[in-house]
Amino acid sequence: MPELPEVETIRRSLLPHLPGRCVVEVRYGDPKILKVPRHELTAAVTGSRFQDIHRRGKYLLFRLDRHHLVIHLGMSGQLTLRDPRLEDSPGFLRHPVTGLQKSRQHPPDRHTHLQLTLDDGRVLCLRDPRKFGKVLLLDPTEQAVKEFFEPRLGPEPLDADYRLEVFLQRLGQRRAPVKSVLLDQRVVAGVGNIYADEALFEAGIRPTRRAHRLRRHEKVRLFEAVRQVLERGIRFGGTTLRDYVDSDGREGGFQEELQVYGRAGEPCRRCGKEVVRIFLAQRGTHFCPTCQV
DNA sequence: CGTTGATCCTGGGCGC
DNA sequence: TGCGCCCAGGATCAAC
Repeated sequence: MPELPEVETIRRSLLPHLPGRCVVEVRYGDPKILKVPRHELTAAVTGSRFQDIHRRGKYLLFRLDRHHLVIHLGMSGQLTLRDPRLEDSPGFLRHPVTGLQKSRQHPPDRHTHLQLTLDDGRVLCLRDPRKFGKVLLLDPTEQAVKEFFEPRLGPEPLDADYRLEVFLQRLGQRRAPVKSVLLDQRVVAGVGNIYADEALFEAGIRPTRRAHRLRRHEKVRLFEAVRQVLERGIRFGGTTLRDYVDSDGREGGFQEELQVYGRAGEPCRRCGKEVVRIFLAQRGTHFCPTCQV
């Protein structure tokens, strides 16, 4: 379940390798995740050069010569850059330098749905067992990118120009439980189930509270908590619960830092009372009944 | 109009 | 040991 910190970590791990490289060959798996006809994708990427990589919410945007290649990783998507000349195994690998760090770069298998071979021999692999991911193309114009994202995504929470007023305006009058509102990508882009629970813990707010009934100071705390939790997520290289790895196959470290997510029945790290798990908005939701009011 | 719920998909965990 | 059941969840769309 790659959320903003995981997608950003993948972006950063690709940045030293991808820009400047040319695509020499494309291979496909299940066409389900392709939101553009296969022949169009082939025509768009073959012989094209990667220029830069951007992220918008949980989407990755690869600027090619004449297109943006847009990838969403859904729940189980992995984007790895592997070198077929090096041996890799389906399980865990030792880090080539330290010999210690765990990494996982799956060789292409039946879950690998897109492979872009580059002119340096490496292969950008999109692997997505649950097939909730998406691959699409956009015209490289500002206009086309804006048209695609405007109806889907709210502001970028880590942008320097992200303002409290915008958050208050988008979250403020909604009657739904505040957690459901945080999960709405049009309110703030990039927050998913894990970081929503963590941000609400950080802000000391119960996920069931109705957004419009929060006090102003609580909304302000939540605004800060969302940014803080996402930033820490990035600093720790994302959260690996099951599938997530960066493009080098490295797992994240933020799972060790989680305060409530996945900790039902365990003691709260702040007060020692048991963390509770409920269902809210069809999602597993974790919180501390004493620290969150 | 705002919000809720069903849907897609597969691996893994669990119970029997 | 093995089988079958059910759950996890992001975005989208239908329905209330």
